Amino acid sequence: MLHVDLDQFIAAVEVLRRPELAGKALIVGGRGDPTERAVVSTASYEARAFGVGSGMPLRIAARKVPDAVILPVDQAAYLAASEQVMAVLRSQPGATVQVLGWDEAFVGIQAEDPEAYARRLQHDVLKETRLHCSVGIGDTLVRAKVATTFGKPAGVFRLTEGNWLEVMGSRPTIELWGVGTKVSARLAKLGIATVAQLAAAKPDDLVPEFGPKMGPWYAQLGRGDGSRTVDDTPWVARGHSRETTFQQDLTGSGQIEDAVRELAAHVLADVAAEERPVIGLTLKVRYAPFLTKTYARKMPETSDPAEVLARALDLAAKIEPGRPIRLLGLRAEMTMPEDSRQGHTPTRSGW
DNA sequence: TCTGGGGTCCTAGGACCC
DNA sequence: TCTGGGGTCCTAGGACCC
Repeated sequence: MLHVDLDQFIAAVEVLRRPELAGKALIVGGRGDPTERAVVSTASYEARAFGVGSGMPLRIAARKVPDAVILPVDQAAYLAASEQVMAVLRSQPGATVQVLGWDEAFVGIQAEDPEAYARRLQHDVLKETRLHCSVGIGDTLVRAKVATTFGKPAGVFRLTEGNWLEVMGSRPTIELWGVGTKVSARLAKLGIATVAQLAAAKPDDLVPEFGPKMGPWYAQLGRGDGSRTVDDTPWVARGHSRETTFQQDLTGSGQIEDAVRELAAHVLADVAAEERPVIGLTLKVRYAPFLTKTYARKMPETSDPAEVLARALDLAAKIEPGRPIRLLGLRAEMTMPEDSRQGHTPTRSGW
């Protein structure tokens, strides 16, 4: 199977409609205002050379690259470009396409020569969308996904059972898809620093630290093992959420109620479009500076917006009075269709 | 005034039931 | 008076991904 990943996707889309930006240090994030609370979505390779990367506070990024062009995020434009790319992938004969995000997808194929197939795919994507992509080839989803990082930019790389350990074995566990800073630190505490060490771990030995599901799953990840099936089942959202980081911390209860009403209106609009009842709500509160609490509540199925709003305001009553609030988020969980195979989820299941 | 927004899934602990 | 064991549901928190 193949994993296709567009190169610096968001920056590339911006350059397409503003060719004069080509070759410049370009940063896309927030509303394009580096004095606001926001983070970098994507930086062009020229900006990355100054140490700017996605997730970095926009203010810091602007300081590192004083000459950078900073643009606001334009989701509609990226979605449109994404749909063009996915259409090209789906038009390939015999291809099964599993979308993982705006700028990446798995493509299941049967090919005599996967490298040649990948090159042709890159050519077709470039011709139809003027965007460059990198392609990973693998015998499992995990290996194909990781292979792509070795193909960047605009290249092709193959990882299989045969060369997995040779290529990945000496690398730190954090380079695995699904291992972040926390888990890699906990693994290190157990004496597991590299992918080869994780691959050699007995699944049961990881259970005390990570639990019955995640422990064995990390051991499998170390071997590059997992699902070999590209699943194009349409994705069904389990819920919808909105959250807002306030430019000025909130204090008064009136402000809070207004903010919750605003969030609820957006969430309800998304839910209404799905025509599935709400069965639970979660309110997320970040008390400045970085203490996050969540308040959750199950409720009887309802499609009545007034009812959902009332329950959201019930949850808001749990907010500790007098503490400055930096962020509020509201998530509504919906019923799942009876016969759905639960769809595919981009992160955990299906591996 | 250094930390977005939209998602998914897993785990732990308590309540409750038989 | 003391207290097993299994199961489910709910809430809160954590981790990761794009």
